[in-house]
Amino acid sequence: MPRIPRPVTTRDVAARAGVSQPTVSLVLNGNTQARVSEATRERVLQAAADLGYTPNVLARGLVRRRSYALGLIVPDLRNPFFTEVVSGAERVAAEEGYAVLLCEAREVAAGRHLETLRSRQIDGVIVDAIAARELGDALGGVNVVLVDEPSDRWASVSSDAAAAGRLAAEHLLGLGHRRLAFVGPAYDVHAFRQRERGFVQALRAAGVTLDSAGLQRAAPTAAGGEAAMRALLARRPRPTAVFCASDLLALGALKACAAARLRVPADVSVMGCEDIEMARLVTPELSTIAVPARELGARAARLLVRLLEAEETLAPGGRRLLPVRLVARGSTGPAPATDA
Amino acid sequence: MPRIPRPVTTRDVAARAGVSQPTVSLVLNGNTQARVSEATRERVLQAAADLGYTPNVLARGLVRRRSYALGLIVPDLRNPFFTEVVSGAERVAAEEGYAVLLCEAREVAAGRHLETLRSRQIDGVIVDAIAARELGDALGGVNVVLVDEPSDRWASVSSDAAAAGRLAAEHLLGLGHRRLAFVGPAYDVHAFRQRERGFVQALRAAGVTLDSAGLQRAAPTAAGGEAAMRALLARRPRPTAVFCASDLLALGALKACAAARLRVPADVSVMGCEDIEMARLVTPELSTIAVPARELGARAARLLVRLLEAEETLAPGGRRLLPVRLVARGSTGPAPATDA
DNA sequence: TTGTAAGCGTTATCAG
DNA sequence: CTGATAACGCTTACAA
Repeated sequence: MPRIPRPVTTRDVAARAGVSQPTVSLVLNGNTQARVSEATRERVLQAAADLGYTPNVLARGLVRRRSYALGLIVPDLRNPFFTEVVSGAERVAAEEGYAVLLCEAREVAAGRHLETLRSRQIDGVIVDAIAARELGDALGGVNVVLVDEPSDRWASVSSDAAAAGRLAAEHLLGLGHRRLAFVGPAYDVHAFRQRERGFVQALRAAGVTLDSAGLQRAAPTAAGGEAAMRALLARRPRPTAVFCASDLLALGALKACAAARLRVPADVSVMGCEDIEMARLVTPELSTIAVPARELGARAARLLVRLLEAEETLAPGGRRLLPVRLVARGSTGPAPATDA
Repeated sequence: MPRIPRPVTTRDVAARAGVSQPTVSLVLNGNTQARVSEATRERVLQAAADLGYTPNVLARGLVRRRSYALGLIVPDLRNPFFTEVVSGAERVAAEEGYAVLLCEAREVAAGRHLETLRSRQIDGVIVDAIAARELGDALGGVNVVLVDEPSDRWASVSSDAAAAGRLAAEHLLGLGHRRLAFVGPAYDVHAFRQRERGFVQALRAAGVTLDSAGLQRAAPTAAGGEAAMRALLARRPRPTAVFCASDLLALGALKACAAARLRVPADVSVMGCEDIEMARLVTPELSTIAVPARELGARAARLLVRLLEAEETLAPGGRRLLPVRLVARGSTGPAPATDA
């Protein structure tokens, strides 16, 4: 591995082109178009190419007071939903010339991450709902876009979580189910609350009620979903259909069904929410409500960048909600004719 | 959202503490211990606390010629294996005071990413095997640690891929299988080649051979695995066990079996490699070879940081290979007694 | 023990 | 049109 040489600077380029250093800067930024003669322009560009000049974005950032870097705080990369958000945000950021500083608030606290992001002069930060909750007021003094967590203090990008719940309810009701249950994560974040509310309200509108035992809270993992489903399956009469507020929970629920030797969907229907890739990899394939995770990330980044460039301060709250849609697959079917 | 105020600098702190600006720097870095009196030290720290001083890492980087940032280039975040690598690397980096600039080389080319990383003066970069292949010589002039791609030019951290193949072979042979097949991604990267070689060699040692039709190449996705498995299932006699070089491929293979109404493992055994979380979420659970992805990422980051701090240049090639281990679950079973 | 001076690689504001 | 000159916020000699 070769020792790293001192990088070439605008000064080096200037020397080779026989111009002053600031002139190089002018040419290379090309911002004020015709301010430099074609001849020197050529010479500078040639010199830069010869030397293999690479601009030092950090130095630029120091004087411009902009780092052209975005922070991205997510609670847990193991959840494919967040991964998609990250992917979407990263793509847009890269296209717009921003770097993404990734922070996973799993083993290192979100607050500490925010601190290091601050010290790196990030221009703004994209924060997931769960991390946002943990951070609270600590977000002051940064440009923030929240994902799936509307707020009256900060800008945000959200999906139509209530519609997700409603669509799930309508799908299951349409299949003739009347004994329903819900499994949600034990997190108090907006998207999950809304998925639950949308579901419950749509049921109520159809004259179906959920008692408290039909509303299970679980750890936001497959294992959590499995445990919650086990509890539901122990009930008599057992529910004929279950809506899980996330696909990970639903996948766990499917496992619980398999363990209990119940056929899906013949004995129980199971629905998820999010439509992560994994939903199509299980058998039967998981019926779910598609939430545009990657698009959420992309929009969050776009919103942040756009307002950063406009030098506006970000207006808090509610842009348009991104639509969700029903994806009916194999894990839901008609309610069983006979009772359990 | 409040307008962002000008951040407080060492100069501000100095003014408030009634000392010179460099003194503040000395105190706050605490590098040369006793060079500053306890009294002023106190005053400075107090002033910094009062003002809520946050150091500007970028400015520090400019003079130290170090950005304390690492680049991380992965081919595709949708693959949970890479996500784990990212997670591990990010954790270690954060603990060591380094930021991670995440780059996904899916829609933006790896080369472009490397260019922007360069312009941000990253101290080093962690590159996955697939991205490394795409980059090739472009990696010159940066400190590099490759993941799962041994190289005589750059440092690397790898798992014992040959052992993975061997363990898979031994497991399946031990279950009595003699008609075996292999599905690998159509990538020419070291880890996958080795998984294949280890597998084939262990079979050969047991007197079992694979003809070319028993060696399928596929896109490195679940869909690819599904297609490859379909092809294998069309053969007569059909293989009784299939080893897929990645779990994603294996999950696709399971789908193909389900579609063909074959029972796993009664009719066919399927094995994966990597042990991503999803492997436990399908029914039957996927037998696989566990590869410590998170540990790979963590070690890559640790290696990079350690050598960066030692200001050594990174020695190329082979550190110890991280061990892999067999995880026998439900998707593999005894070879069927009757032939297909 | 502390302050002064210089410089990291840029950009921005001026005169020439 | 171009070249000095002064920042940006910090670290690191060196001088006081």
